[in-house]
Amino acid sequence: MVSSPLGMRKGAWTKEEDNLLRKCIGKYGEGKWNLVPLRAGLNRCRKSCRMRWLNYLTPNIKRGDFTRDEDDLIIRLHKLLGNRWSLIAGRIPGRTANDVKNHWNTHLQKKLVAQKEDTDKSQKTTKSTILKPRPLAFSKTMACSIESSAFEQNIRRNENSSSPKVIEGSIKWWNNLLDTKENGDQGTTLSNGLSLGFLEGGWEDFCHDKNIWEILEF
DNA sequence: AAATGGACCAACCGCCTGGAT
DNA sequence: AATCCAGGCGGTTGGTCCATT
Repeated sequence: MVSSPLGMRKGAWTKEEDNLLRKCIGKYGEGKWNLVPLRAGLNRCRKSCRMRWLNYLTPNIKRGDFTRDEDDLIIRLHKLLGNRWSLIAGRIPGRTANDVKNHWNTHLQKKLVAQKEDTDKSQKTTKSTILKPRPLAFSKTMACSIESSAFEQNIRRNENSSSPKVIEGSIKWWNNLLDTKENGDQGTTLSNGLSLGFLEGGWEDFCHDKNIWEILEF
């Protein structure tokens, strides 16, 4: 077992340490991580305790393989949010940010690369339209509505404070991102030309789900 | 049976943010 | 306004397992 310069334990957690941490969180609740090592009687740093709790000991954490639906959701959320793993994980019940990040790095990234290669091959014979959504930063004042048309109105309402080109780009980018009909309900096309399938309900359900707007911090 | 390499995942590290002082 | 500190996050590392040679 390795120790830090301050004499803190590092490396894999033992069952005894897990139990001590569980007891401590059970008694005092989450938070005040600086007090946890002392309260629990653990020779671990606050960050290590927090990480262990959030990624492993929290009740209802789902273990085992990711389902196809989960993969699909991660891919789409990653398209929306980028490497915001905590936000993505917040959308997938029972999965932690670390789980999602690891899964992305070890499985999904490869999967997408393989799919892209297939797509590139097929594109040599058939030409298809590629959407190129531009990454744009949304301000909190830009939108607060669930409906995408209302979203557009909200953008327009703020157009005095932004350049018209940026506004137009925002709307097109957003609409492209959310349009389930464009490809005949076959899914959406990523900027790299990769087509993605939809879960039941597609973007429609996804966009009408209130939580996504909370995630996006509108 | 031993060595090697790749895949996977738990854990660590460093940085950023926001609240308190 | 400046500083400090805890909490939180994403990138990276290192250990373990398993398949292959």
